[in-house]
Parts: sequence; structure tokens; C-alpha cells
Amino acid sequence: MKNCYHSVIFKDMTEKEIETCLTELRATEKTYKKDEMILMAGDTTERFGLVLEGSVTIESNDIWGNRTILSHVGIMQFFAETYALLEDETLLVDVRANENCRILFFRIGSLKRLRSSNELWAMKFICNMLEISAHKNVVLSGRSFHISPRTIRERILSYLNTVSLQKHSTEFDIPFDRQQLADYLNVDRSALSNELSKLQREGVISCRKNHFELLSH
Amino acid sequence: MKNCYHSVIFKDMTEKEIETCLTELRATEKTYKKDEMILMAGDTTERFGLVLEGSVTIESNDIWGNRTILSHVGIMQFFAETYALLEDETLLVDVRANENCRILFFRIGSLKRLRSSNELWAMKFICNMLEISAHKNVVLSGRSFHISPRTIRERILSYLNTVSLQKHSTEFDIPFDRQQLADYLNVDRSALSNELSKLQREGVISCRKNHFELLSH
DNA sequence: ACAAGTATGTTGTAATTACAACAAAAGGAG
DNA sequence: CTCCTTTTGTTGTAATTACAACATACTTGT
Repeated sequence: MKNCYHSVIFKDMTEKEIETCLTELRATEKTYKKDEMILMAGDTTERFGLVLEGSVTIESNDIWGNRTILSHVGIMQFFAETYALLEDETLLVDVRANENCRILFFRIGSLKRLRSSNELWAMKFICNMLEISAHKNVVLSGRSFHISPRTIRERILSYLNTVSLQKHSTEFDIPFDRQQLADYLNVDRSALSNELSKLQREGVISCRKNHFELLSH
Repeated sequence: MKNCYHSVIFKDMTEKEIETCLTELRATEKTYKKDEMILMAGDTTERFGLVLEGSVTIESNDIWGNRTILSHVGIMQFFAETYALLEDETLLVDVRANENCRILFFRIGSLKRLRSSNELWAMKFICNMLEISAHKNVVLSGRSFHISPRTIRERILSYLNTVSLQKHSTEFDIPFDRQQLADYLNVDRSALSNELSKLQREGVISCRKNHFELLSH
């Protein structure tokens, strides 16, 4: 359990502060067997989990029987923190043990209880949560923005343009190979390759492997 | 400027606390003429804005000259708060005055400065920011999830399934008309109508206007 | 250098969608 | 009720994409 001290939710907190935090948030450990349900879509939760051992999957199961695996959560990563912060917000996904695992749960309770506490550990903790949430926000809105266009071409250009802005240059490397980029933009890999070829022939961009250059004129 | 006291970022704060907050965050008012640039993609910012008068647009302008309007921000709404929280995160969009407008800017500065303050106004303010951020998160991840499927049918079913989970029933009203639903799911309206008809003929769902029923059997 | 494996590019086809134009239905105002 | 407007459903066509199958280039290990 001590290893959780290095999680980002405890960033820049002293051991003493972390211990207070664990107590105040009534941190409790729990183990699950492979395939056991940890949190269920439709429920609400005041707890969020930190994976200490093993891993869990976030999945969506609709009433017609379709299952979609949305993500894996590994050691030192957490899940459901957004739902724990917002009471009344119903979970839209299931959380299931991907293998035998050990989870540390934190009870956030309502935000209201924390608001009236003006202790330093609480301040630090909330700030960490805010930073994590803001980061997630950037990632989500970026992706949402890139898959909004309906054509592959527009998605590519939208993505490349934002990377260019981030790197402050019209020439840069991207952190994806073709398959990963295709997955990120939600398109077929071969169709992506095809469109990249077209864009190059038309002189809109130039690329070799991960390296891209945007040709504006 | 006093009207800003009713913004959600100051929720449950006393007048005194709000005034401290305005001072500490060096709130300053600024006016912009129509079409004037307020924040530019590629920059970073430590300030976020609250619209006091008029409105602004969030838009994306790429180096090939394509402009996309992403959203309008009206009175008492704010913008760029995520970027203000995360120093070093470069803005990926432009913020431009949609009409003559008056903006109240807040300097968040780095989160680090706020962390060490254990005053109540700071705690309340951060909690409010966290709640806002978490909410945005839910909205963004919901939409991202619904437009991830590649077919119209899957997008519809994904959306209806989550509404069903939220309403705890297989029968419910949705808050969109056809055009709005089409926009939300990023598909063509007529194609959406078409697919809804098919789903009804196949006995998967039943719907009349805004009212939907999921037929699992 | 070679072989095996992986990543990327190319092409043709079937499926899906966007788009446009129109028809039908539902509201709203007078 | 009638006219007008808005919303929703239908259909055909052109465009785009996914998919599969294959070709080429690039890696890696031996």
C-alpha cells in the first residue's frame, strides 16, 4: 500500500500529509478475482480506485449485448475519479478486473465536505486532482476535435495543424506510427496511407515515416 | 463587474471571499472591438476570461486557411480556463471577439502558488474549478465515445444506451431534435432519420419524436 | 548478408455515408 | 380552418470510406 505514495495524486505531498489524506478519505484496499465486476454502469459512486496490483478494463456493454473495451488501467493508474467527484453522475461504463487485482479505494464524499476544510493536505490534494482533470480535458478535447471532421483528409490536417502549433514549427515528428495514427483519428489504416500519399502529391504536406512538414503556400 | 459575482466559479463564496479572490487573481477588465483577436493559437496563457458583455467565438484557423468555428461563449461564460491552469499547454484555438465585448481576466498563475495558500477563499475557488473541469470532462468523454463508432447505427445505439443508463429506464425522452442529434453524433440528418427508420423496422428500438424505447428481447 | 517479421503503400470492390431534392407530417398564428 | 413554417421521413446518386489482398520497404536478429 505504501507504494501508492508515488502516485501523481499525492504529488508534492509529505508522507505525513499523505497519511492524513489516506485516513480522511478512508482509503481501503480490496482484492478482486479476474473478470469480477468492480463498478457497474448505471450506478453512481463516491469512491474512485487506484490500481495497486494487476489491471482493470473499462468497458461498455449495451443492452443489445455489444461489448466495447475502452481502455486498460494498469498499476499506479486510477479510474472513476471524475464520477467520484461529481455525485449524482451515473457511470456510463463498467469497470472489470482484467486479472486478479488489488485496488485501493478513496472516498471523496461530496466536494462540500472538503470545501470547508482549509488544511494544507486537502488543498494539495484538490490541486492535484484539478491538474489531472485539466490534463484529461486537454487530451479529450483534442481528440474530440480531430475526429469531428467527416473526411480522412480533414482529420489529418486538423491533427497535423495542432501538432504544428504545439511544436511551434511546420516541421516535426509525431508520436504515432501509421496504425496508431489511424486508430487515433478513427479511420482505416490503408485509407490513411492513401490519403497521405494524395496530400503529398498535391504538395500540401511532405512526410517520411514519423516526420512531417506542412507546405502552406 | 459586480455581476460576475454570480458566476459558477464563485459558487458558495461570500462577497468578501470573492473580493479577495478578484484581488489575488488580479482580475482586470478589458474591452475588445468586434473581430479583434483575444487569444491566439500557439500561445500559452496564464489568464482565463469571463465574458461580461458581448460574446466571443472559439475558432480554429489552420495554416492552409481553413476556418472552423467551434463554439460561442456568451455572457457569464468563460474560456481558456483549462489552459490557464496548465502552464506550458499551448492554445490550439483562437479566441476572437464576436462583437464588441468586455472581458474580465483572471491570472491563475501557476497552480503552485495557490497550493501553498491554505485560505478558505482559495479552497472554495479551486473546488469550483475542479467541479467545472470534471463536468466538462464528462461531457467531452461522452461525446468522444459516441462519435468513435464509424457507422451511424453504432453511434445511435451508443448514444441511446448511455441515455438509458442515465435515466435508469429503457424508455425516455432525449433533449435533441433530429438536427441537433445529427450534429451531436456528427452525421447527416437525413441519414440519421433513415437509420432510425431501419432500427424501428428491425424492432431494435421504437421512437416517436423525442421519445425513445429500447427493445432488447 | 540473409531471413523473418513488421510497417507502410497501393489498388479494386463492396458498403456506407453525405448530399440534394422532395414528400409528408406536425405545429403555430391569424 | 387555412396558410405558413418547421420538423421529420424518404429516395436516388455521387463521393468517401472500410476492407481485403497484395506489393514494397524497412527492421531485427542471427
